[in-house]
Amino acid sequence: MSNCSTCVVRNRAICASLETDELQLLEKLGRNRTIKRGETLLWEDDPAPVVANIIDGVLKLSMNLQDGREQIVSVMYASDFIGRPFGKESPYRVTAMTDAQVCVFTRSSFDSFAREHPDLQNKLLQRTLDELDRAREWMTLLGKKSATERIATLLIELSDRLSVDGCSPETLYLDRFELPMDRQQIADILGLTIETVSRQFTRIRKEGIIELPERRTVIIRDRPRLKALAQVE
Amino acid sequence: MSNCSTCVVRNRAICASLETDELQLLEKLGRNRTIKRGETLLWEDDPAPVVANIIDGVLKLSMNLQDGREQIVSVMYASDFIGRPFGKESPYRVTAMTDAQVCVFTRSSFDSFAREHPDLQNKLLQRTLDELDRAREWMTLLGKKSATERIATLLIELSDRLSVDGCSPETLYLDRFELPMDRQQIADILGLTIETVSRQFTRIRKEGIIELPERRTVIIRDRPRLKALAQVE
DNA sequence: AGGAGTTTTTGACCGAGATCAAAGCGCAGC
DNA sequence: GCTGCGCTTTGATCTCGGTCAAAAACTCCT
Repeated sequence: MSNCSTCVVRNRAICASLETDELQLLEKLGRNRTIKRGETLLWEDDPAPVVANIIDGVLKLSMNLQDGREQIVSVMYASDFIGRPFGKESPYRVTAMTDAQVCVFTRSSFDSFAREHPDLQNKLLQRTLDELDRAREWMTLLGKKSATERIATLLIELSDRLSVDGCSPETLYLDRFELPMDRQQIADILGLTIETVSRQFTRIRKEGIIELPERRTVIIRDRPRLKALAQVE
Repeated sequence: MSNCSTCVVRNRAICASLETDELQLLEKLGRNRTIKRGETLLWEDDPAPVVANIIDGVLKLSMNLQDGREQIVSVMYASDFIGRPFGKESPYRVTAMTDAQVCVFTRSSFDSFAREHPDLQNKLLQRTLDELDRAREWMTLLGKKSATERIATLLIELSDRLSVDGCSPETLYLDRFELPMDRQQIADILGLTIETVSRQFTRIRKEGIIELPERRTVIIRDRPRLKALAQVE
């Protein structure tokens, strides 16, 4: 079982909408689970679906065409909510990009709990609206941006989202961070190939905008220029 | 003011979650509005935002990069809900693709009404989740599909969504329909150029899969083949 | 340390779709 | 009817990013 009162995402996840006594009810329904990097938590159209809060780690949602092409449609971090409550199956595959810890509910138990807690539903609605905004922002990237713009946009987004993740509360943006994904996954997020991703990294590194001391370590050297690249070439 | 009891989308829009007496309360808050094709209902980051139900017509949501590139991130039909309730501004521009009729609420009045009606919120949440699924499906199209696959996917989707729109309740899918958008807009939906759109239309027309008796009229001649094209080339 | 496997980078070449340009088509106004 | 305008199609050419291949860098064993 879980222990909500000491949960690190207690105040950031949708649970923040609940009072202590209600939280104890929810606690009985949830179950903590550890996932290894690469492990799939949830398959598309899973007949026995679950929903979950991410406690720690990074997970991806992906859609897979039947010939093997994969598009990563969302990258989710600690305190994010995963799954498709109310009715339909989740059409995505949910896979851990790093070792992760999640708080899992069967969908039926979560559904009925949520129906009795409008505040929780409201929180969930707001999160879903935010997620929709992010998805549509990414549609614009995929539909209209060049390879360089895409890489720059991803780096800005990561430096933003990884920092609110609690790692460094003193700075708003991280100028040095670890990529939670490999090059192939970056390609699948950006709608590019691994070779193009690599070439673009090399390019903006040579221009002095970023540094890559290790494969997965990024240092942003010239944020204004990176931001300019992210919007319009 | 509006008249909900005779509204054509009464049972399909989010209002379907309300009882007659509650509907009368909502009715007082709403206002019917007619929009001409091409007119913009809502600008991105509008300081005086509204939300709305579509009664009739087709509207697009678009995101615009500052150099003029435009990505259409959603096409919305009768009974769909428009706008960003609770907190943030809508980051999209909402423009009519055909003459349209909408039922408009100021956001503040809608927000407080919604907070008191959990069923309405639940309906809204489910719609938002559906919309999110659709957005992510489209991300896959934009990130991974070829030009031909994109056109085929759009035609399948249109023949589907235009039919439940009430035009022809007897058939599940429409084999003949009017495109509610011009070629440039199709390009901006699919992340292509107008020339590529035109060439792809010509191509699948010459292969006998569709017919184009008029600019905006599509007849699907070989749906299985079109569906096959939509998934994998 | 050495070797095998994996991931990333680099190189050479290619092609789908973009760009630039011109022609065709349909329609409103006269 | 003709004329002008906006939309669409077609043609010619170019380019960005994809594909295929190999080298380099890193990781994990033993």
